[in-house]
Amino acid sequence: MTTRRPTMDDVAVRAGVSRALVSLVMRESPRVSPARRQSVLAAAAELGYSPHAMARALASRESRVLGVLISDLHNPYFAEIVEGADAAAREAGLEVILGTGNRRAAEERRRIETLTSFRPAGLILLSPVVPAAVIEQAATVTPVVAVERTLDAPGVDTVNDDGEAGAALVVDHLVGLGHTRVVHLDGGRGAKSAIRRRGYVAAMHRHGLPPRVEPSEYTEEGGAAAVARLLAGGEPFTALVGANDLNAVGALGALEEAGLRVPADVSVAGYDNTALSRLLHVGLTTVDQPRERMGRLAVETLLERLRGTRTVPARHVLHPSLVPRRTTGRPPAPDVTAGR
Amino acid sequence: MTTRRPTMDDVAVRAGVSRALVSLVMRESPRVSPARRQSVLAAAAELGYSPHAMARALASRESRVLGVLISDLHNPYFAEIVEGADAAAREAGLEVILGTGNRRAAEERRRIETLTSFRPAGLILLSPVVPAAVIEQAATVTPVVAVERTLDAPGVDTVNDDGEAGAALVVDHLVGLGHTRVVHLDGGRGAKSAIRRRGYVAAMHRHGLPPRVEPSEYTEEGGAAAVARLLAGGEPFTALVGANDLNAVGALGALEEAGLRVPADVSVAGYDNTALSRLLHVGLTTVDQPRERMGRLAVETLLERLRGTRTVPARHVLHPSLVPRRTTGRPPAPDVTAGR
DNA sequence: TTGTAAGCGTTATCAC
DNA sequence: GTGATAACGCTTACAA
Repeated sequence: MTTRRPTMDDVAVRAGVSRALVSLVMRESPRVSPARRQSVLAAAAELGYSPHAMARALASRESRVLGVLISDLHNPYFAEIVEGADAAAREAGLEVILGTGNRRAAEERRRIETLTSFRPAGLILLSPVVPAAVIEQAATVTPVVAVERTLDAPGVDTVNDDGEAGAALVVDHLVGLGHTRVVHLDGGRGAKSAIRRRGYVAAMHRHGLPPRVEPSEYTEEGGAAAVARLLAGGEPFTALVGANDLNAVGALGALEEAGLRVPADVSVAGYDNTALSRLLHVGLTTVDQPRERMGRLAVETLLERLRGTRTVPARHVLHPSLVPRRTTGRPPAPDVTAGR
Repeated sequence: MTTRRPTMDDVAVRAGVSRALVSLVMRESPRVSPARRQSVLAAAAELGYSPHAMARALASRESRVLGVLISDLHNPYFAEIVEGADAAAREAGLEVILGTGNRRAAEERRRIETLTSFRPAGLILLSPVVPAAVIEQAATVTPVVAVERTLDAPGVDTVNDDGEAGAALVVDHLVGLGHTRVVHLDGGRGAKSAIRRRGYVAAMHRHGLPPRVEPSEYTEEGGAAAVARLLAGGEPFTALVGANDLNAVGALGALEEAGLRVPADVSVAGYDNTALSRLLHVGLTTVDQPRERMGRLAVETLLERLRGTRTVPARHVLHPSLVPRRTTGRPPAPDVTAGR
């Protein structure tokens, strides 16, 4: 079945031309006579020839491939970033190859090596978990753009969403609805959680309201547990800012179980605008990052490096937007404690 | 930043040996003196040398890479299959590179070409949407295993889960609980839907019960709409077999909205055991496919072809298992219509 | 417009 | 053990 594949020489012989001419035809050079072009194409078709990407890269000493590392295939979050990157890459004539390390540093490191061993034109790392040193190392070999990971390495460009602004968006939304007792469920050791917490705290201060952070996790269980603790503590609150959508859904479940209505009694917001938040019977108010644009931007940033248009590190920060749905509304009663 | 990368020659010069020796060291050949090996390794480290995968593949005329096409990055379903394939590939000394076509035939076709242009040792296609001819064509060039896609091409191996058995599992479970009025929400044009429907119908017949298929879709909205129609029709039913988890969740929502309790009034089951079904406040009874094993099996199947151990097409069919959760239970009242 | 020949960075086959 | 030298399949000046 898998016999020897035809090479350019085979095509050349069959078409009765030189290999160089076949090469020109394959690369769609305009300076080939239509007649020759036809016969070469015909010969190629008959033989089932298709160019050998590796040999091509080797000979031309330039790569047409873009390596993209997805930290976690389980997270559909990255799919849209890849789509954006994919589209931009195609427009630039680059082919994307993907790798994944399942959010494990050792595997991810191996994948980065695999990807770079193909001598790609560049590397885009989506939310990588490897130490900064590994990324910097890769950057000495090929342009690297880190997406959704802050990094101050001078050789590495970054594209991030503004998690601080996103958290503020939620707080503003809730305060605008009349809430004053807004609790933030913290994401713990997650990379983004510190930033989101900071945004929450700053926004609360800006509104002259006391911030209240309850430790939690980026999981459903974490959200549920945090709400259980809050309820047990007897502390009053009318709105919850979840660490992410999953966490917020956990909170939702715990509130329901406690007999509280959302948003009549308590408003809940998430973060990430995942498919989960969009579910009809969830309808979670959340924050959306411009994911596709982030993917495109990552490629564009890479191209600038490739073209030498820019040599200083790029630090792109994109603005998220609020997606109001059904889990947020006015607080249950006029809150007279405000301003005290 | 991106200066010329050191080559084997550079390392050889620095270590004061021939290029061939460096090659041997890089490939961990045992017939190199420890002293030489050390100096070569040292030189390589100092230079930051790492082998050029493409040149290597070209020269050795054998590929160490395995191309994996993921039809849809949005679907975490594939993540586990990839993990299984990944692990098996690593054990076999293969590197995995991924491609995705976003479930669009044209893109997918391009990706298959990209992947094959790297002359991989083999190709694994996860639920591909391209026409069979494209897959068969690829198979003339490199061994191909199609996963989650039935195909009778002699050159292509397949790995599938037994959707018929899976649907039967659900029916058996429900009938075992005492249900007799079990309705199947059909997945429409989805590849797997015909098989699941067949399994449902066969199982119902086996139990001497009348099958009832309501057209629907692999979406939440589809599930909700189907239930709305069913309810409006006034037809009695006590259990619903969803086309997939998303569809079942839609059904869940519509039932709740109609004031029906799950599973007290109606039992609902899904299919796929997605993260969604595992959510605490969903707790959907569903069917799980051995995804990781499917990934491993795909690689093993490929290896058989590579080693020439097998030349006839493999048709692996794996058995799914039932995951009972909270959305299924006994029917509301002893159903006296049974056996009539 | 087409052909010739010299690489590209490896591996592999031999002699030494 | 070690080191020339010829592939591998292609691109790319440079000639013709």
